[in-house]
Amino acid sequence: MLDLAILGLLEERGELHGYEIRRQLREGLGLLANVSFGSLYPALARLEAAGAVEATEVPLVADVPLEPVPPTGSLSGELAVLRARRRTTRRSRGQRARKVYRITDAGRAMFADLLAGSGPTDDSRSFGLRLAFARHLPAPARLALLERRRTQLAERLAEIRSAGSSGLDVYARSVVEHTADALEHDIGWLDRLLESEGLSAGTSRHATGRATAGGTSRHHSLESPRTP
Amino acid sequence: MLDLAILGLLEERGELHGYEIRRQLREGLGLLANVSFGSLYPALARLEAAGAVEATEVPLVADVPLEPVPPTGSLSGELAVLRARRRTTRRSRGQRARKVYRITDAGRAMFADLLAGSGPTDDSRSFGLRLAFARHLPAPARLALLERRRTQLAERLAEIRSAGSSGLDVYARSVVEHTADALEHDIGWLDRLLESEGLSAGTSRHATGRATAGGTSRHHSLESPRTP
DNA sequence: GCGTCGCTATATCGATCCGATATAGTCGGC
DNA sequence: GCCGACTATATCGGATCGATATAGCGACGC
Repeated sequence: MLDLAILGLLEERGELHGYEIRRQLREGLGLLANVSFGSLYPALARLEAAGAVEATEVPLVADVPLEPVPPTGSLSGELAVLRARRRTTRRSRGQRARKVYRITDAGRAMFADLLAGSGPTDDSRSFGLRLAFARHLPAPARLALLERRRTQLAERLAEIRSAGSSGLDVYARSVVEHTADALEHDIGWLDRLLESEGLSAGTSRHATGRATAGGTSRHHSLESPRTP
Repeated sequence: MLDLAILGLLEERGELHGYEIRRQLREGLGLLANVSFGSLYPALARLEAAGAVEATEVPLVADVPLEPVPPTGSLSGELAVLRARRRTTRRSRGQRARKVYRITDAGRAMFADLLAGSGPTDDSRSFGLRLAFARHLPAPARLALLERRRTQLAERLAEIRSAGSSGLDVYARSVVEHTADALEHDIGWLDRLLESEGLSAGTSRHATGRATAGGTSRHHSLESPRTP
């Protein structure tokens, strides 16, 4: 799951190092807010061992030494020059050596694989992740992803609704009801996405065999798992 | 986190066995929908080793042999009687021996501990869990839990909003925006809970030093982390 | 009869993920 | 000159997940 996130980021944004990957995961994607280093670095090592990414050590100072500092007699002055250079040549703030990673062809293949089904079926995090990279997916697979997710959520919702929140105290009931609300909200979102997918599908409809069937009625059947 | 769920369930519902605990977690609580046996059984073993719960093996037939089957000469007839008895005496469908667990005093202490702070600070699952058992919590702690959670969500929301969804394609943007929406929805829910907590606090207000301060203005400041 | 499917039930394994912690360099403030 | 904040990589133990094994029993079909 993390592998997918890392590969996708490297695919879209080019070269990145671990710390930066984490920031982009937190800020950019919203979900996956707390990927810890304890999972990120092992994941990078894993991917590197598998040949999906390549790493390059980037030392603090630029490899190319530029011009040598002209000896002025003042040691501290020469040091100052070096320091200033280090600051402007690349980075701006207190940093240290880093390892930048870039994706390989094998990595791109792995990315496509992960995006299209393998891995944890679909918890909300891995679904969000897949959807965020959905533009790298062919349209039918995109539809299938959305449909699959919708079915799952509808099932969960039905389960909760049928169990009923009777026999629970105020707090437990509030949790259950809010969970159900959130589920409905999510399903509505998926329906909107499905609709715009169906529209843009245009010429190639019937691609999944049902994508457009009953499409417009979705808004009226939040309760049932789409069996009118 | 699972420990909390198990102990809470045993505290409220009495004796339960592993399989049943899982069902109640799935159906009753909605969240925690997929606790796997791979985490449940180790958790139970853990809790038993720690003395927080006690287990009893419950064999297929009742320990008390009831009356012996009167010999009728027909072996198959006697077997049928035994089978019928097993069916009615306790269970109705194809089952096997189980281990029922009940909470101990040490377990109750541990439950109180887990409920009031220890463990993972607050992801949405463990928060939902704590709230579901909030009636076992003193009112001030309940308020503190809600306030803490609200702050966290507001911070996350601000982070996402400030990062902005520009530079993202349709899908990634949709994910980010939906995440933000869900966050707002959650915050609204917390505000409603906070309000009713504040009201029911009634006589003992100022308990946490702020619970009611600015309470009514919360509805108008979803965007900011409550700094008007 | 007999296989096999589905349900109840417990348990373990490997892989992954998280939270805490260690290490290390740089910068700014006091 | 020391301390805190920030950038950066890495590892460890424990919790969790998904898959799988085992096992008893009922129901269905053939």
